[in-house]
Amino acid sequence: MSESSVNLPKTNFPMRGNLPQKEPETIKFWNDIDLYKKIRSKRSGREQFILHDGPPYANGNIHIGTALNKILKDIVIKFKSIDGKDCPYIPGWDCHGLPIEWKIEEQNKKKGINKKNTSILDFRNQCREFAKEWIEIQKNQFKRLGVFGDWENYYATMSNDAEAQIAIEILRFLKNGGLYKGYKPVLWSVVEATALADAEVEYQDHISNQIYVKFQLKNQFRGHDNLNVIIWTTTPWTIPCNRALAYNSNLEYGIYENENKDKFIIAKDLFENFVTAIKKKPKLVETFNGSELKGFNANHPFHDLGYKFDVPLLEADFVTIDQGTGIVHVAPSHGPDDFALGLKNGIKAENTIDDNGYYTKIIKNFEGLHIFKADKVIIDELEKLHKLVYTAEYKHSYPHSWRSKAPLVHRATPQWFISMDKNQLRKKALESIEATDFYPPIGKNRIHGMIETRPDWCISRQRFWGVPLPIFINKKTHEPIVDENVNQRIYEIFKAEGSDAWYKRDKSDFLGKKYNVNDFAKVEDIVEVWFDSGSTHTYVLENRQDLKWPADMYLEGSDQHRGWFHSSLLHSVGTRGNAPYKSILTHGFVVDGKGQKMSKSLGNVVAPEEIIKKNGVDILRLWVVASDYSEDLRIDQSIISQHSESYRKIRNTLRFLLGNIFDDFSFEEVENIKVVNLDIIDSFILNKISELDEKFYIYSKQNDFHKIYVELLNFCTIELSSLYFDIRKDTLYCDDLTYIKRLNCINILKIALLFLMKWLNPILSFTIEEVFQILRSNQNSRNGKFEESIFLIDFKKIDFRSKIKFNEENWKILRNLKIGVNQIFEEMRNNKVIKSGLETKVSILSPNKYDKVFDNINLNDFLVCSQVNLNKDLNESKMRSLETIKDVKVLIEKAAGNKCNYCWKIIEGTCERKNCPI
RNA sequence: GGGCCGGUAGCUCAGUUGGUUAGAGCACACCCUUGAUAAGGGUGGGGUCGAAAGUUCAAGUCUUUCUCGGCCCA
Repeated sequence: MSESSVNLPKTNFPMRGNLPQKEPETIKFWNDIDLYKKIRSKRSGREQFILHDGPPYANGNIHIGTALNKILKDIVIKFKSIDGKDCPYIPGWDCHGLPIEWKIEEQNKKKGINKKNTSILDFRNQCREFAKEWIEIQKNQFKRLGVFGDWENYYATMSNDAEAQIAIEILRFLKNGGLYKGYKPVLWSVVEATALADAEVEYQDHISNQIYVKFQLKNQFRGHDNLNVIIWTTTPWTIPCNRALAYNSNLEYGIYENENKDKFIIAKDLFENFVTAIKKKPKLVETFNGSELKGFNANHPFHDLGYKFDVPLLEADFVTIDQGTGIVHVAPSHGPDDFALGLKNGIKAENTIDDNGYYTKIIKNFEGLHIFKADKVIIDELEKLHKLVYTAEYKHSYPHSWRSKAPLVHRATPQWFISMDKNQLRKKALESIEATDFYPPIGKNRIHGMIETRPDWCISRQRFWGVPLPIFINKKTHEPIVDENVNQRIYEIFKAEGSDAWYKRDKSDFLGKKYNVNDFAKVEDIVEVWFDSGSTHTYVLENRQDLKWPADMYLEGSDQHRGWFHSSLLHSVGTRGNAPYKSILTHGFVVDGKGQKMSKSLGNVVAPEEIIKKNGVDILRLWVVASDYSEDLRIDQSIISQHSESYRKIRNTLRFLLGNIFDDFSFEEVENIKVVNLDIIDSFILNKISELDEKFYIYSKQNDFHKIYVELLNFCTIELSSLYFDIRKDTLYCDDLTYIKRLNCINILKIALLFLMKWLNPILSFTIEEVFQILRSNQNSRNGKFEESIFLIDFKKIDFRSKIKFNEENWKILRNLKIGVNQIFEEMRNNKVIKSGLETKVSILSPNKYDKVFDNINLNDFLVCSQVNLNKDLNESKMRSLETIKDVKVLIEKAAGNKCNYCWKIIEGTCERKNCPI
């Protein structure tokens, strides 16, 4: 018997994917046929689903988190597409801001170019070029991930139309009164000479100099002369900036006396801390309530150096017994609490240090000293003047610049703010959050809490690379111009030339003839980047023909509750009255295999590039969908290997399907297959497919992609590979091509293939396209015309459950019978009685009530044995019961007869199957 | 330091309103197959559900404390 007469599977779909080599070819193919455009025109007019892309920052290569984000976006879009929606995707980039500016400064420094010799326009141009380069690089990296989008018409926050729109959005806030100029302490970096956004600040351990300092009371207190108040601070350089002291009326204070008969005041509860520090134990003279300090004044410790002003003692709630002495040193220019207390008591914040951190002339005796070098000088001076009680190093968590890593200081500066309360911005934002769907739901609480407590939004930056705050101030009245004509000119000019025009052009070009240019000053600040990206919904969603406002979804990492979701919400509510999104999906962070954050120093960083090179993007996409994005996602090489194994299983399942249908497939034919005369095995598979398809839509709607994946993997592994394929190999290989059982089976295989292509294409985009192209390359007059790509297919909803009879109860009984029989096979294999189930004859004794169960099934096939005897002349005493199914007994013995060379079954006499010519 | 979230087999995930011996796939071990073959099938061993205490007839599920990890904030 020649083997060629057995119908073995035959396909062009290789067992091994060779994804790293194959995928770039597929991308080229998609590119060549202009697939994105074709999908759009095919879907044109359908209900839209707009996922608005949150712009990654255009510097540096993408990392695994960026890859996760883009893949997840692509998966969401492809799932929505299966549902028939039109899902345009316009990727974007965030371009302005400090990190790029910093890089350019660094580059220039290396080239020996002094910042002072560079014009602002040249510098901005360098930044622009830098961002442009990275956009191109990242674009290709994103495309390599199999992400479909309008890569040619991406948006960028630095494009002319974006800059023009950002300017207009600022002016909107100015017009509606939401934008105001304030004077507030902000976290300031003296190294970068700028205020920093919250997001640009990171907290690190820092060693400061803690000092206890004496402030002598000017007057007698409770009968004591020359009484000192002791303060504690970790920023000695702020001592010259001291203008007040704060106490708390609810605290109990003590007057203590040391061995030199010096008397001083400290909060009672903090005395022990103080003693521990100075290692001496002064004795308590008397105690009193904080409120008694009201109205008293002290001398500045540098009184003798010309600091002749009074230092008033002021009541303040923020004084606690957590640390310090219960008396807080107040420098209104250098702390939010200090600033607020000063404001309340008529003590102004002054310009005590300049942009770069040098004391100004206000700071007598120390003018020109840099604050980073001031601590020692100040401490020495205090010591000299006998005002220093104690000093030591102090390690604590302290704010630093995320770029320069330099410690930050609080500094009161003029800044522009968007008020959270004007126009009820906070209230309306909170209402909009309520109207938004969150995946996972907990995101709602998170952003709600942030909006509820956040301060006014500081949107000005003292830097070069960004959109200038397009505001003119009247030099006399200090009032900004609010004039539609001026605004319009700004918009037109920016749109035509970009915001560089602010620096290039004369003021009169913007102001027109109505205003005298000499009366007005241009604001020199730029807009912080969160405002840029927070307004993408205007210049992307509103301004593009192919999109709509609001977006159906924003999808970013969970850190963006404070970032992009947050700024977009405030901007949109402040100017449009509503959130720019209907739903928000957040994903967790990518951590290493042990759940630890990735860092260079730990050496646990996984680069997407490595996985792409070694395993292929489809494996990375599989990892995304196999993980639960609502929590942190773990990744390392062993996790990736594991998913590669699952991929192998899925791929081989597809290969078996393709092989047995000989790559011959027609969408039209399969969609219209009439399923008749099926046995319960076939019915089971169809039933399962429809069940899965239903779940597919449910989970897809809930964005529970990893649940879909588990179902699909199990379907391939359990139902198809180990059960259905194993059973049907007999008929597929040995029966005649025209035999009804085999024909039915082929239909089932084709249906399974159709659905797997449908379910898997959003996930394994490359692999399913490969499958599709193999079917397509085999198209002929009979199987009809194929679309160019799987992504142009409209998948129809077909529910088989209405078309077939499937008895779930009967199936369970059969399934348990098979499991029990397998256990006995295993026993016999171990006892070397048989090698394969095909060598056996299975006798089954079942009660009458099960008669119907066996009506519509061929048990030889189902159990994969050679002979079955159901309830005929059985000797019950020889039979054994099964653990998996009560009241059924079984006897399994070696089948008598000869093995048919063709179908490998043991037959007494000759094999009567058509193709078995024994 | 504060807020929020999480910790179920080696890995990825299920575990409904607290209710029998906690499930699946992968991985692993052993066996079979060599007509899905750098494939395929079968059987099996793995978990004191992060720790401790408490509530309850009953806790992976509720409460408290602790611990580890993540994000955000200071």
